[in-house]
Amino acid sequence: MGYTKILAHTIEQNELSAIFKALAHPARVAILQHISEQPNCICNDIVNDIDLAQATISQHLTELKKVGLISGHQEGKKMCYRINVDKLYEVKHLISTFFNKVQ
Amino acid sequence: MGYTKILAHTIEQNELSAIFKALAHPARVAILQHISEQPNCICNDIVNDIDLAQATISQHLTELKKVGLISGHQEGKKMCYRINVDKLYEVKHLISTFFNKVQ
DNA sequence: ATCTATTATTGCATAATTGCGATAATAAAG
DNA sequence: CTTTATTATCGCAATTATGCAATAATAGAT
Repeated sequence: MGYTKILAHTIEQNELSAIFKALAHPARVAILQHISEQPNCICNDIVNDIDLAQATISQHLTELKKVGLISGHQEGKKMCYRINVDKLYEVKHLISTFFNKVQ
Repeated sequence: MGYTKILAHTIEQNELSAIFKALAHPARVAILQHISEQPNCICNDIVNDIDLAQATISQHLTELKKVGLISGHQEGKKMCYRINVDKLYEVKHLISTFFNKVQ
């Protein structure tokens, strides 16, 4: 095979695991922490902070944007990134509910 | 490349992302929920619940055991699985701290 | 119009993940 | 000892993830 059998699970299980997957890489954890500490930072700020190529950081940023945990807005030739607080709150609640049920 | 550049990140970032990775599959989410609802269940119980082959379920169980979220103890020819409550509490705290800092 | 800064995308190689059939391993039952 | 039940492991194929160099795309500056 090679692909995840999505149909073997519920929508909730697939959605929750998709969130976990977005956080399942140290670079993405580090990027979230960086953006949190330097709101409206740009890609190069993160590149200077983490020992990964610009292309790689950009790809991780794209993944975090895809799940909605961060958002970017253009400012001149810079793309400024910030935490999507609403989404983060939602995710926090989802995960917290999961852990409380599994207890 | 193909492998994660662990040395580009802190131990904490690597450990946290490893936990997320263990949860980054719908089958593993489903398995945790199943074990939670049926404590001391066996592998075949889960196989009857989730549309995946026995070998696949066994592999996911092994991964969950590896990060310590579940534990198994032999009972005759059956291996009974249960949630590792202490580890779950620790993980819950780690994740909660992460989200509160990133806020 | 050209240059510069910044970021995204493409193409590629390598590695990890996912899933399953087949088989091995283990323990109890007959 | 043989059979049965249960689970783990191996070997394989397919898919996805990771990382980077090179390049394209974009917007402002000169």
